[in-house]
Amino acid sequence: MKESSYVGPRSPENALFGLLYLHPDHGYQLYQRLVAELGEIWHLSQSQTYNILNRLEKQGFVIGKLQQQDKLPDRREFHLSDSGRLRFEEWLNNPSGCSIRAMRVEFISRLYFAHRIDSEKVWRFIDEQKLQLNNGLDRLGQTMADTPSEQVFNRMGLEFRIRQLESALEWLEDCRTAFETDTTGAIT
Amino acid sequence: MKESSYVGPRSPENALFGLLYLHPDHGYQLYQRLVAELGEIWHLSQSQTYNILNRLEKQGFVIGKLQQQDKLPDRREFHLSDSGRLRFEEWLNNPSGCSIRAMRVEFISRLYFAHRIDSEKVWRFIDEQKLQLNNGLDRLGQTMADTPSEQVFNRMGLEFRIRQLESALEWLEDCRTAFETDTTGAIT
DNA sequence: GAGGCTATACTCACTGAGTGAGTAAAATCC
DNA sequence: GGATTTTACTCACTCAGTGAGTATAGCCTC
Repeated sequence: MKESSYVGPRSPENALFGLLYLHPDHGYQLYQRLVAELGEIWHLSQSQTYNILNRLEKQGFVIGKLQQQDKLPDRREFHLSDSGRLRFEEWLNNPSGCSIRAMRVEFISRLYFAHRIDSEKVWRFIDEQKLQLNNGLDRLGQTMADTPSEQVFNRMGLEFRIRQLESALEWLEDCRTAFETDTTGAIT
Repeated sequence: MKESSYVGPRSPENALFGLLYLHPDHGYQLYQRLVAELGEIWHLSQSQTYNILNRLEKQGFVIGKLQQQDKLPDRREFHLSDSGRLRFEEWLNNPSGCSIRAMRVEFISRLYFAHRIDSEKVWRFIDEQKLQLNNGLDRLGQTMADTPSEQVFNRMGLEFRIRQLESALEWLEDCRTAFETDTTGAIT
């Protein structure tokens, strides 16, 4: 038996953590909420939702309680354990990676939860993410400079990433102003 | 025992298929080539390379032959089987998906192999990929139109993807002109 | 009121992605 | 001549994601 020092992407669990942070729920309903609220962002299947939930329970991040119902099937309501809540807050409060995928999926999710939990965080998240992207751009520029011109396609890949990150930065700007007009303007 | 009808992303195998298509090789060297040629595009580890190679052999897409060496460790040279070659050509000659990841990883790899195998294909690939992206944009626009304005964050995700795809389209244009000046200009 | 469909609620077995440690001998460097 | 690097590959693991299956209740239709 190994010690299991695996630290992978572990991304989709955070969506579930977040929804359970907002309020406890059972798998079926949780999946419905995920689709309704963040369905364009996370593309989980129902069975994957259950898979993750079961894993998180084994790992002690969520706790499930069986609820009997007279007519409908039994269900298990999950809520976050302390370690689960900690995990989520850790993920929530630290900037996402500077990949496009991280921006599209993780960052936007973090904005969603920030907006629901403590909307003041939104500004900090956006500004920190800008820094993150700028750092990423600097590193990519450096890598580009270190990549000899014979490696045409490696350079193409780098160029592509740089362009995409620049475009993401612009989007971040617009995102900020959108939130600004949203909060000064009207009903949230 | 199930029938195993799984069809997943199956992406990284195509990089290996391509390199083996160019010429047969053993795992160690293949990994070196991958890093040197497409290291900024595919981020495989050495062990993952071997993993995939072994799987592909079990599935009959590549064939390995043991080569004894007097001093250095034995190695196994792999070449594509007919089904492997078919698989690769299938992947190579059909447009990549219209996600950013597909553009960055799969499309650029396909350009790399096209450039090495039959450089005339490059033009077709670029033009077909433009179509692909435009179709994707249309679908996203439609989804956006179908997404009620309450779903703020779903809309944010869609908006982000649209912007990124538009930026990718611009890159495709520039990519085309870069290839044009490359071929009219000078030494390939 | 019988037959079919949809909603509720979840399980299970699988393939593939990706990690990280380990093995072992030759070559090379200091 | 001792330490490190290079060559060459294995193995056991965790997590991502799929797709089929289970079983009952409610609803709609003819």
